[in-house]
Amino acid sequence: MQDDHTLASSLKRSDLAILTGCNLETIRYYENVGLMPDPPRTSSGHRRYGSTHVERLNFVMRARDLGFTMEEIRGLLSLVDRGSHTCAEVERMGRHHLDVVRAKIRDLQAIEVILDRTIARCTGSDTPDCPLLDVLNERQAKSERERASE
Amino acid sequence: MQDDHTLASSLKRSDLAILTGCNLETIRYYENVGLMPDPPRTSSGHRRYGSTHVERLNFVMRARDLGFTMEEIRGLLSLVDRGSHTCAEVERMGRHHLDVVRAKIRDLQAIEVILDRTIARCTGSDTPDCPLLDVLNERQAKSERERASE
DNA sequence: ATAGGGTCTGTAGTAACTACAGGAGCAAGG
DNA sequence: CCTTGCTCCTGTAGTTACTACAGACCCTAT
Repeated sequence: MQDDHTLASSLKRSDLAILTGCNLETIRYYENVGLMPDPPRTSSGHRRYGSTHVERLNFVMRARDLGFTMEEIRGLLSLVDRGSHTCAEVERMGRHHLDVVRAKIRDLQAIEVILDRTIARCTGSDTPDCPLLDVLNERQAKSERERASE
Repeated sequence: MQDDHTLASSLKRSDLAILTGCNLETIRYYENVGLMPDPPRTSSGHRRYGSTHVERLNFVMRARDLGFTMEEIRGLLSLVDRGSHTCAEVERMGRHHLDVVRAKIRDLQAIEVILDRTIARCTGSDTPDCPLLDVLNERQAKSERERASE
Protein backbone atom coordinates (compact mmCIF):
# COMPACT_ATOMS: atom_id res chain seq x y z
CA MET A 1 0.00 0.00 0.00
CA GLN A 2 1.09 3.50 -0.81
CA ASP A 3 -0.98 5.28 1.84
CA ASP A 4 1.90 5.85 4.16
CA HIS A 5 3.89 8.72 2.75
CA THR A 6 1.34 10.90 4.53
CA LEU A 7 2.94 9.81 7.80
CA ALA A 8 5.95 11.84 8.86
CA SER A 9 6.94 8.70 10.74
CA SER A 10 8.53 6.21 8.43
CA LEU A 11 10.50 3.84 10.59
CA LYS A 12 9.37 0.26 10.99
CA ARG A 13 9.65 -1.40 14.36
CA SER A 14 12.77 -3.22 13.23
CA ASP A 15 14.28 0.10 12.11
CA LEU A 16 13.64 1.60 15.52
CA ALA A 17 15.17 -1.46 17.15
CA ILE A 18 18.33 -1.19 15.07
CA LEU A 19 18.58 2.57 15.54
CA THR A 20 18.30 2.42 19.30
CA GLY A 21 19.81 -0.98 19.94
CA CYS A 22 16.63 -1.97 21.75
CA ASN A 23 15.23 -5.44 21.35
CA LEU A 24 12.35 -5.60 18.88
CA GLU A 25 9.94 -7.24 21.28
CA THR A 26 10.87 -4.89 24.06
CA ILE A 27 9.55 -1.97 22.05
CA ARG A 28 6.13 -3.55 21.85
CA TYR A 29 6.37 -4.33 25.54
CA TYR A 30 7.10 -0.70 26.37
CA GLU A 31 4.04 0.30 24.35
CA ASN A 32 1.88 -2.19 26.23
CA VAL A 33 2.98 -0.92 29.61
CA GLY A 34 2.73 2.71 28.60
CA LEU A 35 6.40 3.70 28.60
CA MET A 36 6.16 4.32 24.86
CA PRO A 37 3.14 5.89 23.20
CA ASP A 38 1.08 3.87 20.75
CA PRO A 39 2.61 4.72 17.39
CA PRO A 40 0.60 5.56 14.28
CA ARG A 41 -0.19 2.61 12.05
CA THR A 42 -0.36 1.98 8.36
CA SER A 43 -3.74 0.94 7.01
CA SER A 44 -2.73 -2.68 7.47
CA GLY A 45 -1.81 -2.14 11.09
CA HIS A 46 1.96 -1.91 10.87
CA ARG A 47 3.64 0.50 13.30
CA ARG A 48 5.39 3.58 11.96
CA TYR A 49 7.80 5.54 14.14
CA GLY A 50 9.34 8.99 13.91
CA SER A 51 12.07 10.95 15.63
CA THR A 52 10.00 11.55 18.76
CA HIS A 53 9.80 7.80 19.26
CA VAL A 54 13.53 7.45 18.79
CA GLU A 55 14.16 10.10 21.44
CA ARG A 56 11.65 8.65 23.83
CA LEU A 57 13.06 5.17 23.53
CA ASN A 58 16.58 6.48 24.03
CA PHE A 59 15.41 8.20 27.19
CA VAL A 60 13.84 5.02 28.49
CA MET A 61 16.88 2.94 27.66
CA ARG A 62 19.28 5.41 29.24
CA ALA A 63 17.19 5.45 32.41
CA ARG A 64 17.15 1.67 32.34
CA ASP A 65 20.95 1.61 31.99
CA LEU A 66 21.13 3.78 35.10
CA GLY A 67 19.11 1.17 36.93
CA PHE A 68 15.84 3.07 37.26
CA THR A 69 12.89 0.73 37.63
CA MET A 70 10.05 0.95 35.13
CA GLU A 71 7.94 2.58 37.81
CA GLU A 72 10.57 5.25 38.30
CA ILE A 73 10.93 5.75 34.57
CA ARG A 74 7.17 6.11 34.31
CA GLY A 75 7.40 8.77 37.00
CA LEU A 76 10.16 10.65 35.23
CA LEU A 77 8.29 10.51 31.94
CA SER A 78 5.04 11.69 33.43
CA LEU A 79 6.86 14.66 34.96
CA VAL A 80 8.34 15.53 31.60
CA ASP A 81 5.10 14.86 29.73
CA ARG A 82 3.23 17.10 32.13
CA GLY A 83 5.36 19.89 30.70
CA SER A 84 5.66 21.75 33.99
CA HIS A 85 8.33 19.69 35.74
CA THR A 86 11.04 21.29 37.81
CA CYS A 87 14.66 20.39 38.34
CA ALA A 88 13.87 20.00 42.05
CA GLU A 89 11.35 17.24 41.35
CA VAL A 90 13.67 15.37 39.03
CA GLU A 91 16.53 15.76 41.47
CA ARG A 92 14.44 14.32 44.28
CA MET A 93 13.66 11.21 42.23
CA GLY A 94 17.29 10.91 41.23
CA ARG A 95 18.48 11.18 44.80
CA HIS A 96 16.05 8.54 45.92
CA HIS A 97 17.29 6.21 43.23
CA LEU A 98 20.88 6.96 44.16
CA ASP A 99 20.08 5.93 47.73
CA VAL A 100 18.71 2.63 46.46
CA VAL A 101 21.78 2.05 44.31
CA ARG A 102 24.07 2.76 47.23
CA ALA A 103 22.11 0.40 49.47
CA LYS A 104 22.51 -2.34 46.88
CA ILE A 105 26.22 -1.68 46.68
CA ARG A 106 26.53 -1.92 50.44
CA ASP A 107 24.64 -5.23 50.51
CA LEU A 108 26.80 -6.68 47.78
CA GLN A 109 29.98 -5.45 49.43
CA ALA A 110 28.98 -7.14 52.67
CA ILE A 111 28.51 -10.35 50.70
CA GLU A 112 31.80 -9.83 48.93
CA VAL A 113 33.71 -9.47 52.20
CA ILE A 114 32.24 -12.65 53.66
CA LEU A 115 32.83 -14.66 50.49
CA ASP A 116 36.32 -13.33 50.02
CA ARG A 117 37.42 -13.97 53.59
CA THR A 118 35.83 -17.40 53.59
CA ILE A 119 37.23 -18.57 50.28
CA ALA A 120 40.65 -17.33 51.32
CA ARG A 121 40.58 -20.03 53.97
CA CYS A 122 39.76 -22.76 51.46
CA THR A 123 42.51 -25.27 50.94
CA GLY A 124 41.37 -26.26 47.47
CA SER A 125 42.16 -29.84 48.37
CA ASP A 126 40.23 -33.07 47.94
CA THR A 127 39.01 -33.12 51.54
CA PRO A 128 35.33 -32.60 52.25
CA ASP A 129 36.06 -30.06 54.98
CA CYS A 130 35.37 -26.62 53.59
CA PRO A 131 35.21 -23.22 55.26
CA LEU A 132 32.54 -22.09 52.82
CA LEU A 133 30.29 -25.00 53.74
CA ASP A 134 30.98 -24.21 57.39
CA VAL A 135 29.76 -20.67 56.87
CA LEU A 136 26.66 -21.92 55.06
CA ASN A 137 25.95 -24.24 57.95
CA GLU A 138 26.20 -21.54 60.57
CA ARG A 139 23.13 -20.94 62.69
CA GLN A 140 22.58 -17.26 62.29
CA ALA A 141 21.42 -16.52 58.81
CA LYS A 142 21.94 -12.80 58.77
CA SER A 143 24.91 -10.54 59.15
CA GLU A 144 25.15 -8.16 62.07
CA ARG A 145 24.58 -5.22 59.78
CA GLU A 146 21.30 -6.63 58.54
CA ARG A 147 20.05 -7.49 61.99
CA ALA A 148 21.02 -4.05 63.23
CA SER A 149 18.93 -2.39 60.52
CA GLU A 150 15.74 -4.22 61.35
CA MET B 1 -5.16 -37.80 65.30
CA GLN B 2 -2.60 -39.32 67.62
CA ASP B 3 -0.70 -41.31 65.02
CA ASP B 4 2.19 -38.94 64.84
CA HIS B 5 4.32 -39.51 67.90
CA THR B 6 5.92 -42.24 65.83
CA LEU B 7 7.53 -39.49 63.77
CA ALA B 8 10.76 -38.15 65.17
CA SER B 9 9.84 -34.98 63.27
CA SER B 10 7.36 -32.97 65.22
CA LEU B 11 7.55 -29.46 63.81
CA LYS B 12 4.68 -28.06 61.80
CA ARG B 13 5.42 -25.90 58.80
CA SER B 14 4.63 -22.80 60.82
CA ASP B 15 7.06 -23.95 63.52
CA LEU B 16 9.80 -24.37 60.95
CA ALA B 17 9.01 -20.94 59.55
CA ILE B 18 9.28 -19.31 62.98
CA LEU B 19 12.42 -21.24 63.90
CA THR B 20 14.27 -20.30 60.73
CA GLY B 21 12.69 -16.96 60.01
CA CYS B 22 11.73 -18.25 56.57
CA ASN B 23 8.39 -17.32 55.08
CA LEU B 24 5.81 -20.07 55.42
CA GLU B 25 4.97 -20.20 51.74
CA THR B 26 8.62 -20.15 50.75
CA ILE B 27 9.16 -23.45 52.52
CA ARG B 28 6.57 -25.12 50.35
CA TYR B 29 8.10 -23.43 47.35
CA TYR B 30 11.53 -24.83 48.18
CA GLU B 31 9.99 -28.28 48.43
CA ASN B 32 8.33 -27.89 45.06
CA VAL B 33 11.55 -26.87 43.36
CA GLY B 34 13.61 -29.51 45.12
CA LEU B 35 15.76 -27.35 47.40
CA MET B 36 14.07 -28.95 50.40
CA PRO B 37 13.15 -32.65 50.56
CA ASP B 38 9.52 -33.67 50.77
CA PRO B 39 8.89 -33.99 54.49
CA PRO B 40 7.02 -36.88 56.11
CA ARG B 41 3.29 -36.33 56.56
CA THR B 42 0.74 -37.11 59.19
CA SER B 43 -2.09 -39.39 58.13
CA SER B 44 -4.13 -36.34 57.25
CA GLY B 45 -1.36 -34.95 55.04
CA HIS B 46 0.14 -32.32 57.30
CA ARG B 47 3.91 -31.85 57.01
CA ARG B 48 6.13 -32.77 59.92
CA TYR B 49 9.72 -31.50 60.10
CA GLY B 50 12.74 -32.48 62.16
CA SER B 51 16.20 -31.11 62.87
CA THR B 52 17.56 -32.15 59.46
CA HIS B 53 14.98 -29.90 57.83
CA VAL B 54 15.89 -27.04 60.10
CA GLU B 55 19.55 -27.40 59.16
CA ARG B 56 18.83 -27.75 55.48
CA LEU B 57 16.62 -24.69 55.42
CA ASN B 58 19.22 -22.68 57.33
CA PHE B 59 21.79 -23.69 54.73
CA VAL B 60 19.52 -22.61 51.89
CA MET B 61 18.69 -19.31 53.55
CA ARG B 62 22.31 -18.56 54.36
CA ALA B 63 23.29 -19.24 50.75
CA ARG B 64 20.43 -17.02 49.65
CA ASP B 65 21.66 -14.26 51.95
CA LEU B 66 25.03 -14.54 50.28
CA GLY B 67 23.34 -13.95 46.93
CA PHE B 68 23.66 -17.44 45.50
CA THR B 69 21.00 -18.17 42.90
CA MET B 70 18.71 -21.12 43.40
CA GLU B 71 20.58 -22.90 40.63
CA GLU B 72 23.84 -22.41 42.49
CA ILE B 73 22.29 -23.50 45.78
CA ARG B 74 20.99 -26.59 44.05
CA GLY B 75 24.53 -27.25 42.86
CA LEU B 76 26.00 -26.81 46.32
CA LEU B 77 23.38 -29.06 47.85
CA SER B 78 23.83 -31.79 45.28
CA LEU B 79 27.56 -31.75 45.98
CA VAL B 80 26.93 -32.13 49.68
CA ASP B 81 24.16 -34.69 49.19
CA ARG B 82 26.44 -36.73 46.97
CA GLY B 83 28.54 -37.22 50.08
CA SER B 84 31.84 -37.16 48.21
CA HIS B 85 32.29 -33.44 47.66
CA THR B 86 35.67 -31.76 47.98
CA CYS B 87 36.67 -28.35 49.23
CA ALA B 88 38.12 -27.66 45.80
CA GLU B 89 34.71 -28.11 44.15
CA VAL B 90 32.95 -25.90 46.65
CA GLU B 91 35.67 -23.29 46.39
CA ARG B 92 35.33 -23.20 42.62
CA MET B 93 31.62 -22.50 42.88
CA GLY B 94 32.24 -19.89 45.54
CA ARG B 95 34.84 -18.13 43.45
CA HIS B 96 32.55 -18.05 40.46
CA HIS B 97 29.83 -16.50 42.55
CA LEU B 98 32.27 -14.00 43.98
CA ASP B 99 33.14 -12.94 40.44
CA VAL B 100 29.47 -12.37 39.71
CA VAL B 101 29.03 -10.35 42.90
CA ARG B 102 32.04 -8.20 42.04
CA ALA B 103 30.74 -7.61 38.52
CA LYS B 104 27.43 -6.43 39.96
CA ILE B 105 29.23 -4.11 42.34
CA ARG B 106 31.22 -2.63 39.48
CA ASP B 107 28.06 -2.06 37.42
CA LEU B 108 26.32 -0.36 40.32
CA GLN B 109 29.35 1.76 41.11
CA ALA B 110 29.46 2.98 37.52
CA ILE B 111 25.82 3.97 37.88
CA GLU B 112 26.50 5.59 41.23
CA VAL B 113 29.26 7.76 39.80
CA ILE B 114 27.12 9.02 36.94
CA LEU B 115 24.12 9.71 39.16
CA ASP B 116 26.20 11.37 41.83
CA ARG B 117 28.07 13.63 39.45
CA THR B 118 24.90 14.52 37.58
CA ILE B 119 22.77 15.25 40.61
CA ALA B 120 25.57 17.38 42.04
CA ARG B 121 24.95 19.74 39.13
CA CYS B 122 21.23 20.00 39.88
CA THR B 123 20.13 23.40 41.08
CA GLY B 124 17.07 22.07 42.90
CA SER B 125 15.19 25.07 41.60
CA ASP B 126 11.80 25.45 39.96
CA THR B 127 13.23 25.67 36.45
CA PRO B 128 12.59 22.82 34.02
CA ASP B 129 16.26 22.66 33.01
CA CYS B 130 17.79 19.68 34.69
CA PRO B 131 21.21 18.03 34.28
CA LEU B 132 19.69 14.63 35.06
CA LEU B 133 17.16 14.99 32.26
CA ASP B 134 19.99 16.12 30.00
CA VAL B 135 21.89 12.93 30.76
CA LEU B 136 18.79 10.85 30.12
CA ASN B 137 18.34 12.58 26.78
CA GLU B 138 21.89 11.93 25.64
CA ARG B 139 22.31 9.94 22.48
CA GLN B 140 24.64 7.18 23.54
CA ALA B 141 22.86 4.82 25.83
CA LYS B 142 25.81 2.95 27.23
CA SER B 143 28.89 3.90 29.16
CA GLU B 144 32.32 3.49 27.65
CA ARG B 145 33.06 0.63 30.00
CA GLU B 146 30.05 -1.30 28.79
CA ARG B 147 30.78 -0.72 25.14
CA ALA B 148 34.39 -1.70 25.65
CA SER B 149 33.37 -5.03 27.15
CA GLU B 150 31.19 -6.09 24.25
C1' DA C 1 1.88 -15.50 -8.98
C1' DT C 2 4.32 -17.13 -5.50
C1' DA C 3 8.16 -17.67 -2.27
C1' DG C 4 10.51 -15.61 1.36
C1' DG C 5 10.70 -12.66 4.64
C1' DG C 6 8.82 -9.23 8.08
C1' DT C 7 5.06 -7.93 11.01
C1' DC C 8 0.91 -8.67 13.68
C1' DT C 9 -1.42 -10.60 17.95
C1' DG C 10 -1.73 -13.15 22.17
C1' DT C 11 0.47 -16.02 25.20
C1' DA C 12 4.05 -18.51 27.96
C1' DG C 13 8.42 -18.59 29.90
C1' DT C 14 12.29 -16.66 33.04
C1' DA C 15 13.87 -15.93 38.89
C1' DA C 16 12.47 -16.26 43.29
C1' DC C 17 9.26 -15.85 45.59
C1' DT C 18 4.47 -14.04 47.73
C1' DA C 19 -0.41 -14.16 48.21
C1' DC C 20 -4.69 -15.69 47.63
C1' DA C 21 -9.08 -18.91 47.24
C1' DG C 22 -11.49 -22.70 48.57
C1' DG C 23 -11.52 -26.89 51.05
C1' DA C 24 -10.10 -29.89 54.98
C1' DG C 25 -8.31 -30.71 59.68
C1' DC C 26 -7.56 -29.76 64.58
C1' DA C 27 -7.97 -27.93 69.34
C1' DA C 28 -10.67 -25.78 72.74
C1' DG C 29 -14.91 -23.96 74.83
C1' DG C 30 -19.66 -24.61 75.77
C1' DC D 1 -20.84 -33.75 71.15
C1' DC D 2 -20.58 -29.93 68.47
C1' DT D 3 -19.39 -25.68 66.89
C1' DT D 4 -16.16 -21.88 66.27
C1' DG D 5 -12.03 -20.27 64.68
C1' DC D 6 -7.64 -21.03 63.55
C1' DT D 7 -4.20 -23.66 60.98
C1' DC D 8 -3.04 -26.46 57.16
C1' DC D 9 -3.71 -28.32 52.50
C1' DT D 10 -3.66 -27.62 47.30
C1' DG D 11 -3.42 -25.16 43.06
C1' DT D 12 -3.05 -20.96 40.94
C1' DA D 13 -2.07 -15.99 39.95
C1' DG D 14 0.63 -12.06 40.79
C1' DT D 15 5.23 -9.64 40.94
C1' DT D 16 9.65 -7.27 37.53
C1' DA D 17 11.35 -6.52 33.15
C1' DC D 18 11.61 -8.50 29.72
C1' DT D 19 12.23 -12.50 25.88
C1' DA D 20 10.48 -15.93 22.82
C1' DC D 21 7.32 -18.38 20.56
C1' DA D 22 3.01 -19.80 17.41
C1' DG D 23 0.01 -18.92 13.96
C1' DA D 24 -1.93 -15.51 11.05
C1' DC D 25 -1.35 -11.80 8.16
C1' DC D 26 1.20 -8.60 4.90
C1' DC D 27 4.75 -6.90 1.77
C1' DT D 28 8.37 -7.23 -1.64
C1' DA D 29 10.89 -9.19 -5.25
C1' DT D 30 11.37 -12.28 -8.85
